[in-house]
Amino acid sequence: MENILNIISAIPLFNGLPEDQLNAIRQIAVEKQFNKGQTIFSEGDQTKGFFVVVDGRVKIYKVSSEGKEQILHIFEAGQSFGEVTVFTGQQMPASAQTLAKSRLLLFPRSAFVDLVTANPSLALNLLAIMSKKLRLFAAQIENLSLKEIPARLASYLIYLSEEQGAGDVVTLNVSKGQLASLLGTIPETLSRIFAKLSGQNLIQVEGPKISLLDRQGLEDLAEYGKDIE
Amino acid sequence: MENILNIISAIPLFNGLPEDQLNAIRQIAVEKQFNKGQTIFSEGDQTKGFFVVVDGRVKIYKVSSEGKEQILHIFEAGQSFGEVTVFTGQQMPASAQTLAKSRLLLFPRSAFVDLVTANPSLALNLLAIMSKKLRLFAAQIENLSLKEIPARLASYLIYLSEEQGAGDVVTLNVSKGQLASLLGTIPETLSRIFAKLSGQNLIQVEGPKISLLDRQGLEDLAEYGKDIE
DNA sequence: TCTTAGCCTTGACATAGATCAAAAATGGAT
DNA sequence: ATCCATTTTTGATCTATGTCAAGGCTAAGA
Repeated sequence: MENILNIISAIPLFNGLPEDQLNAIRQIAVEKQFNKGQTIFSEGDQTKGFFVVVDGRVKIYKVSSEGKEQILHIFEAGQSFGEVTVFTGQQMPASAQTLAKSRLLLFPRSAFVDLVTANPSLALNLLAIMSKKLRLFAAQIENLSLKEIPARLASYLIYLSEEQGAGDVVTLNVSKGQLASLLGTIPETLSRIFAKLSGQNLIQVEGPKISLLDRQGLEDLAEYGKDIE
Repeated sequence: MENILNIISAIPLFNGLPEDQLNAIRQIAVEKQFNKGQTIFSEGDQTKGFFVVVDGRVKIYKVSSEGKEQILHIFEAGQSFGEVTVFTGQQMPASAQTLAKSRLLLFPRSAFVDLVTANPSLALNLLAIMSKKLRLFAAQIENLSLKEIPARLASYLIYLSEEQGAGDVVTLNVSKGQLASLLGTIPETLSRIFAKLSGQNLIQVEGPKISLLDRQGLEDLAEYGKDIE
């Protein structure tokens, strides 16, 4: 067994907590391993608790009655999910599945609530994290409702390039099919839009590597949806 | 000056707080009056603090570069908004405007954070409220991405009827134009869909009064999007 | 190096919903 | 009551994106 304490102390959520609190947290953490493509929970399941991604990648998603999937968010190492039901104790409002082999920590609901109750600083951290999530969801609503798909893709590419900080070549961290689902569309449409933006010399696509050829053009597209004719 | 303390103690967020805390809250509350249609803040504004609706109605919304509006949420008496920036201290991610003459309480940011820090029970209340908002946003993302407009309208009508608990006749609490914006569409389209559902004898529309003629049919439409031919 | 399965792309076509324009209805003010 | 402004509805048309159906690629395993 590896040192869970080290892992815990590196998680943003637990930033700035005193050692004894970290130990208390460690006591209630349950380690879970998942292979790629495994379901962690499904919409409607009873709440299990609060999850932290130690490594790997997890998608949170909804599925329509016709089978179309919308990814709400993809979580990576150090991030947490499942808070939503911890404090209201209802059923999971969405499903979770691993996109890669992943290691998670599960904090069972009631022990975690006790911990937060006893530790105001943890509560404040959680409030900040949830605020950020609300902001991201608001942005996603805006994208879905007010922007066309080329604009959403442009936003995502710019976001990725900031995220990766690696100049003008970004590498998709999910398959194009999953990216379509994250952007609220389907693979065929996404594929056509990649082709279209390439034709406009905004980007160059080589498998999962996308070169941002015209960052200003992409930013205009993301913001104003102005498609070059 | 009316008794702000009474108002405060009736707000769900402040449920279960001891009297001295309520007094502390009252100390930092600033009362604000707005007429119908006034802007409370705009996207990008510096954070002002945390708002509670005493009476009236407030919409939180985003506007696209072409001027289309998407309402994120409508808040009524007893509800609060603006938490998102209080704990991260960034700019407002959306705009707020009154839909009616409204009275609000404003809790300036830093005083409010102090209050929450000092009062774990308040922090837990806030966490529960934010959880609920996350859940609502997730539902809205699902609606926008996975459901067609007739299904969204059916969901909304069912929701309203539960909200109002008044049998099978619901009264829209916003104009149809605003409802269109809430559902992620435009007035023309909404109007056509009202006509279509009327034609299918699912509802009957008389101005802002909608009779739900076939609740089961509406529920099927909301869930499966199956349009009766 | 061949084969297979899972992605991804491309093409032809269908359609929900947007846009533009104008008529009709509603609801306060005067 | 009457008028004006706003909201809602209706009609004709346009377009972005979804659907259905093949093909083509790529990578892992035999």
